[in-house]
Amino acid sequence: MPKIAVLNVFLYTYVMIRGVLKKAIKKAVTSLELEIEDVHLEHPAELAYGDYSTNVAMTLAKQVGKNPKELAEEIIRYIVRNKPEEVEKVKVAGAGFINFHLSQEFFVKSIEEVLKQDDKWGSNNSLKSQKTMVEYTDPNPFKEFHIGHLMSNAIGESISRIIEFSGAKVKRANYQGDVGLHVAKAIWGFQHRGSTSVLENSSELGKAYADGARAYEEGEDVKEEIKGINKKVYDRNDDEINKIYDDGKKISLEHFEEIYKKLGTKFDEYFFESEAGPIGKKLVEENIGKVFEKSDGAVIFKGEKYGLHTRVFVNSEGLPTYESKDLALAKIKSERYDYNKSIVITASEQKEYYQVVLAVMKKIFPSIAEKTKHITHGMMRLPSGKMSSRTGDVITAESLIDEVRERVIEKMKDSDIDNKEDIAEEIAVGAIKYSILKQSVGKDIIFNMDKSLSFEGDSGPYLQYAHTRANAVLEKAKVENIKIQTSGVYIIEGAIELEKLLYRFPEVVERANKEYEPHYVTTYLTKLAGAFNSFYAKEKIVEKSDTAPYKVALTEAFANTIKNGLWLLGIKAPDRM
RNA sequence: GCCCUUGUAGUUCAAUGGAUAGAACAGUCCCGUCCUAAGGGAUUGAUGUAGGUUCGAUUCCUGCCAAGGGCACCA
Repeated sequence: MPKIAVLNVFLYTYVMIRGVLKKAIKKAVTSLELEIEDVHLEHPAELAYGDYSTNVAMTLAKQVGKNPKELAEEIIRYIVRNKPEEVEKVKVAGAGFINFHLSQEFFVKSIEEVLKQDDKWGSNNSLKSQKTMVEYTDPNPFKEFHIGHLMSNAIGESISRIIEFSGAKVKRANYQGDVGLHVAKAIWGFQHRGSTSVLENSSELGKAYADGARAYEEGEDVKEEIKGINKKVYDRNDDEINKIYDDGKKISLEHFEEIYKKLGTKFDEYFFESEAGPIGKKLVEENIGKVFEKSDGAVIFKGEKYGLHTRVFVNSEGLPTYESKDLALAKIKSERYDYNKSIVITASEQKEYYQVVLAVMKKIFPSIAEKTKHITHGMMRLPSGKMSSRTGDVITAESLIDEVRERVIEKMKDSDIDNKEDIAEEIAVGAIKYSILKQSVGKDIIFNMDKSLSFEGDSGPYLQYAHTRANAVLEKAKVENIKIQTSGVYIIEGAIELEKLLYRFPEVVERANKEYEPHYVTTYLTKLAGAFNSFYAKEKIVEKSDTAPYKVALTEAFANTIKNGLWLLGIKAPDRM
């Protein structure tokens, strides 16, 4: 992982090319005695339109009753008087856009910066000295770790890294449901399977849960029986149940750790519903009459008063529900880590539920509520519909990784690299994570084994492959003793797009951080890798020529950028594949 | 019924209110003496629907249609 250190100030002045342009535009506008709040700057879709573009002339034209193109010309005249050195030319285009073309010197200088900043390239300081806790993955012991958890993990891990790269200290948190009805269902199912020991294998647990869940729906007697088990788990007063419970929990958690290792997540803090339960119950009881009220033997929060749902916090059995546990969790978290911000990542089906929890939190712990941000991601669904561990209609994370890895190994059959198995797993996990992180966080993914996972084009392996190619070029340059050089200014036909994309990386990271959207990084990297692959196809990089040292420098800048970018996505960048 | 999401090529996804709506996969056609062809190049093809706001709408607003999610003792 790149070391996050305090970056020195001059690096920042570099990143601020955007700021330089905005300032120049604003100054020009002010000189014309016009006013503008925020200068909108964007990268035109077409490289031919330049590197940055602003629409100020069009937005201001109406105010002053001028033709936008003429106004743009006037603004440009002022900009040109004090033209920033990074700018080569400024032109009017289209309906009145002002397009900035940056100089070749700027691009060369930005390559130097990429190399100089090395593993810090792309990072920023916007969250300096902030402490953030990010909760994600949240699987439940006694249930399967399925591809929905994989989704939460991929997104949570990437958001954590993006936040870290923006200067914050991040604690990764995992909240696991080790008590509650689902556990009782699994225990009931286990007892009725005739299995003697949970320790034999953990796959029994998933099936046991499915059995219990089905029986719970089907018969009133079983329902009561399972509720009884639930109470016993909570009270810990039955030796047989305690044994199944303790072994089952242990096995589940060990299994989860294996998966986290494969996925590249290392949690700092673990929280359990069993610890949140009693605290939640107490919190609710202390606030009956103030926040909560009794209804049909349960303690509820009347969310309807606030346009939300009414929900049960302590059920009529006297047991705390998920709602009160989540409330307690917020308190426990804040006691364990003095954070400025707490981010909770769950599937979108919990969106309205969590709003109720937040509404309660606002009343009981207003300062915590203010620091809490709930991010919901879409659901991973199967072509057949919603995945359900109750019916056993699930794809486990492990089986998915295994299957994809087998396909990768098949593709690598002619390869002669040493640690094929490990690399295959890195590629498999990369492919899976990419398919999750390539789209915006809130959207559902209809998961189809054949269609969702690609090794070509818009895919994780495409990025990894581009990185290994660059790596191979650098190896060769080393062997042929070609030293990196950025002192001359060369126009390399096949490198223009690459040059024009590399310097944008820090902007992309900033935006991904601001909006909690890793897919900006994904999209950018894919475009960047495409530019590199074109460059690679058009230009011979390692050769005996004047431009070779610069082309090698470009290659290294690319390798460095994609390496840092893949890290942000939580995808490994193998040297060979 | 009420509330929340989402509707973009055949498919999976992009697009900060801007310029000719980008990619990838699939289809058709090229590229192998050369640093890894998991690659490069060319080509066919899309904004659910009806209005509104705006100099400009895939993006904002409203209606309709469609899909998904949520709505008291599950998590």
